[in-house]
Amino acid sequence: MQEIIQKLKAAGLKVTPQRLAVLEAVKSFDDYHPTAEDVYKKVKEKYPAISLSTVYRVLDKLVEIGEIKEIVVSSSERRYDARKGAHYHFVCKNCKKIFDVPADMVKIIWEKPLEGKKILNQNFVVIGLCENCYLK
Amino acid sequence: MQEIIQKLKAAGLKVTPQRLAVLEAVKSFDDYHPTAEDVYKKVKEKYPAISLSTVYRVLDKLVEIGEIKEIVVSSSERRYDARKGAHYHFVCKNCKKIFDVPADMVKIIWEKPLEGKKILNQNFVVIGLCENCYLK
DNA sequence: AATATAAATGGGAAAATTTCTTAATAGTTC
DNA sequence: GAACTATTAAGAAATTTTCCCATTTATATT
Repeated sequence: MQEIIQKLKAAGLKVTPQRLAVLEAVKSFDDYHPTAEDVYKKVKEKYPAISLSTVYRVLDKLVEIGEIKEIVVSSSERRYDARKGAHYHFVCKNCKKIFDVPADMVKIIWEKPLEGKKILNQNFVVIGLCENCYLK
Repeated sequence: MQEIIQKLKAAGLKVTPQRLAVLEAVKSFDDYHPTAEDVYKKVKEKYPAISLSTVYRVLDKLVEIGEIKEIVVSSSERRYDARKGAHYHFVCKNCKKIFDVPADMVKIIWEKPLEGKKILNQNFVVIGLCENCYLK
C-alpha cells in the first residue's frame, strides 16, 4: 500500500482514494482476471460514488505505471491482472475462463534479435480447452 | 480458391459468394492485418450488397475452419490474418502498427505439459516500439 | 491553517465494436 | 426443378470504451 503511494508520487500522479480503491479491487480478484466492469462493481461495494469512467481511467494509469497488467486474450474484453510474478495465460475456448500458466512451464527464446525494434513486453496466450470443457 | 471450396464443403458449409469474397479480401491485405471493418469496406468495393453482420459471421466461420486466424493484440480491436505459415506478431505501442515476426526468430518450448488441458493454438504477441517510434 | 492551481472525478452522452433478430434469399440434394 | 435448410441483408440492440465538462479534491505554497 505504501508502495503504490510511492509509485504514484514518483510518477507525478495524485494519490486519490479512487486510485487506491481500484488497485485494491483488482488485487482482490487474485487469480481471476477481472474486466473493467468487474472492477467497477467491486469498487462500488466500498465506494458507491465511483464512476465507471474513473475506473477505466484509473486502470489505464495503473497499467501505465506498471502496477497492473492488461491481458489481452481472445474475444473483445479487456482484462486486468495484478499478479506480480511473470506468468502467461491459458484461455478456454469454450467457457472463456482464464488460467495462469507459470512462467517456468514455457521457455521463450529469441534466436535472432528483432532489428531496430524495442521490446517492452511479451504476451503469450494459449488457447484451448480446459479440464471441464475437454470431455464434453 | 479450389482449396477453400473443398474446405467449406468438407465442413458441411455452403459455398457462397460472400464467403469467397470475404476470404479474398482478407488475403488481399497481405501483411496488413485488417479489422472486420477494413474487410467490410474492401468487400464492398466488389460486392456492394454485403452486410457488416455477414462479414462478422463469415470471419468467424473462416476462423473456425482454420482458413484465417484471429489475432488478438492490445486494445480492443479484433484483427485477422490470412497468412498460412507460422509466425508471431509485434505491435508498436505508439503507432499501433502490427509487424510479422517470423516463427524461426523465436523458439517456444514447453518444459512441462499443461495437465488436463488441450492446447488448440498459441498466440505470442510482442509489444514494443517500432523503428519509427523508437527514436522519438 | 487557508489559498491557489492543476489534476482528477462524476455523470452522462457519444462513439465504436459486436451480436442478435427476422424475413427473404440462395446453395445443395434429390 | 422442387424442397429443404443454411445463409444473408438490414437494422435494431447490446456491449464496451471513450469523451466532455462542470465540479471537486489533492498538493504545493504561503
